[in-house]
Amino acid sequence: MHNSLKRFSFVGVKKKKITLSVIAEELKVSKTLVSLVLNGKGDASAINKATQEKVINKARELNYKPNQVARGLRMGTTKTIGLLVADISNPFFARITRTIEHYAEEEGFSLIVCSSDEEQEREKRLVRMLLDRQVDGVIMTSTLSQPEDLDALFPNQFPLVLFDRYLDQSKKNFVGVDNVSATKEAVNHFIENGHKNIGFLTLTPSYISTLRDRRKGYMESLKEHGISPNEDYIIEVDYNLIKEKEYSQIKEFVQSNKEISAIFTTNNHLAVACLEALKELKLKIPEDISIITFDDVELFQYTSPALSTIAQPLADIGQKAVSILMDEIKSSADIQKTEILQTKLIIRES
Amino acid sequence: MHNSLKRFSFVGVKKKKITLSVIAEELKVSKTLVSLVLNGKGDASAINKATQEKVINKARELNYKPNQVARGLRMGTTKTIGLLVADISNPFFARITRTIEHYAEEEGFSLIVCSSDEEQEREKRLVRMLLDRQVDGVIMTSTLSQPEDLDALFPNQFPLVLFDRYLDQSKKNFVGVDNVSATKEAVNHFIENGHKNIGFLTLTPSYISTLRDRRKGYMESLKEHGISPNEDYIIEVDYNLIKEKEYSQIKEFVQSNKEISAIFTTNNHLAVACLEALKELKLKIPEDISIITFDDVELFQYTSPALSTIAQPLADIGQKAVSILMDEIKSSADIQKTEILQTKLIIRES
DNA sequence: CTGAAAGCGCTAACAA
DNA sequence: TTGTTAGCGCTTTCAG
Repeated sequence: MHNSLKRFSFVGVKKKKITLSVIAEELKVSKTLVSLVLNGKGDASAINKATQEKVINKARELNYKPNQVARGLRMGTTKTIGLLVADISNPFFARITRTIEHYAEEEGFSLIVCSSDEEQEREKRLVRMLLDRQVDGVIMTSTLSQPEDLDALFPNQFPLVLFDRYLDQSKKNFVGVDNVSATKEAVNHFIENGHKNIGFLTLTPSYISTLRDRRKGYMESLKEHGISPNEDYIIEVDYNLIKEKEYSQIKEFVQSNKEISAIFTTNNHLAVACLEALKELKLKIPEDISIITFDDVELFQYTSPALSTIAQPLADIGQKAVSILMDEIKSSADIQKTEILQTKLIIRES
Repeated sequence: MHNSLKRFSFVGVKKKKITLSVIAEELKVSKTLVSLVLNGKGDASAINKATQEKVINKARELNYKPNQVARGLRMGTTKTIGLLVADISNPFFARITRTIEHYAEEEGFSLIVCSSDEEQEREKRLVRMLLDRQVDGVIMTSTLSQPEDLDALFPNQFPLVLFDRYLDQSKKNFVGVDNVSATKEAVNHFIENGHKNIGFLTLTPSYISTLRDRRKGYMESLKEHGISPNEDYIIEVDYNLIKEKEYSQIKEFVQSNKEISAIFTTNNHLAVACLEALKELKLKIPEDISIITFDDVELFQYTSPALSTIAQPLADIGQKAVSILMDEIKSSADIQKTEILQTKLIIRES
């Protein structure tokens, strides 16, 4: 029974793991006492100042580190939030991650980060993994199409905040921007500058809300200016092709629609792809074709020419996402908040 | 004693948490059995095929998810690795993170990601946090200067892989590139193209191995070409100033050393800063000043002009880092590996 | 072939 | 003012 005696064997003494009980034993007090003191509940529990000091000193002396896994199991909370983005190597997500990390840290939370690669099955798998790991909440860009699929993934009331994209009718917290009007503003700008034949370069899967809303903004702008939309001017390319730098589709698009004088691209990767495609075709920007893209990346100011962009308020998005999530985690009430933040159209040389 | 009866109370039935015991109870078998079967040890323990199926079906029916925190506590392993980078929003680190995520996932590991912001105290705090969370290993870019400081942070034999930078005399696993010869190659290129007065733009703190080695490579190249180094041609700027886009120091540097015809910058942020500074000074690249920078970022191909860079093999770095870490975690032997990978000098228009 | 029981390290009622 | 006890959910000897 008293196998604690084994600890004194002199053969192969590995550095003993410092736990609450070790401190308790050495001080001949109970684990409870130690736990209370070390969690700052010493005064609340009216424990002797002297005893408290003893405990604190001993803990420091032994360099005691509470095991957060044990605590997590006991308390049912891990102080961890799952962050699921489409692709952490995309500067847009990388920068948001940084701000989310910042605000989460203020609340004592860490981040388990993962990338869905825009694959639904992968996303589901990752969410399950996060849940198995007992994260206290999830912040994510979902690539799912059906709200039911998303709902099925999480227990009821699970603290969750979507950002960037939302699912229709899905009653989840969301923070993002008004993609329709942001795009509209950009396309308006094209039209006001005399462009009539405006291309729209976007990605599949097209049900993703950001992509769909941007497309909607494009259509609305055209209509409001009495320009009848031409389906040929819209091109959808596959996310994977772009990642693999396969731009032939874009080149063909440009070549078979020579009357197009401006192109709107729905994200930073597409803008780069477009840059490359036009370069290979020896077309000049903006002389031959103008470009405005969604998502501002620092280097777009220095590309040739500097790209006009729609900038999202990354810091605000991260901050809101964390703050909503924290409210949910703390109150466990069903908050259901939606935050729509302001974008900024930045006109440069393209 | 039989408080399990409470579970059948009809008041306020919250969805019961599905644990091993729930399955065991419903099936009237022991937790052991369930655990064994669900962990694929059913055959090894010679458990009835029929019983196994019963268990598996029931688990599926109840949608059982093993609690990884509990398992972690019991097994002393969390299947989590801590990834500590200087700044996740830096494309260099973001892309490496993606590859590390990829390889870690293959091994069933998740990543807790955090950014040190190049601050030593912050880094220490984050490492302690990771350790408290019982990560099974750490992959990091340390911003510490003293190997003892690093050693003090970790228990003996703790699975750790440094990447990008190493600490002198620190006997830790390391994966990175040969910064001396990579930089030398770049500076050689400058010299072979007729440049004599070559600036070197770097960051503080200068003890960081990558920065120091790049500087060394710069000096060596000059010496081997019989050019006596001029201290004035070396400028160190503060990481925080760069982050805050404060480039006046760089501009002053350029203006007070007008004979400089080429500048080597030690990372991608500095290259951007340099781009901006030169732009503000209305200096042309490469006519007035040539640039080569460490770290290739996709968009550098499209800047004006396209930047010449030294590209690091990001995928390989991530892959090696994970594989070394896994070896350490699995074998718990002291491996002490160093992997130096090949860089590639990419000459573009700058 | 299956189960009882111990215990990972911690917290929280409830006693004393 | 302090200690006892009972788990959180899981895995793993060790006995049947």
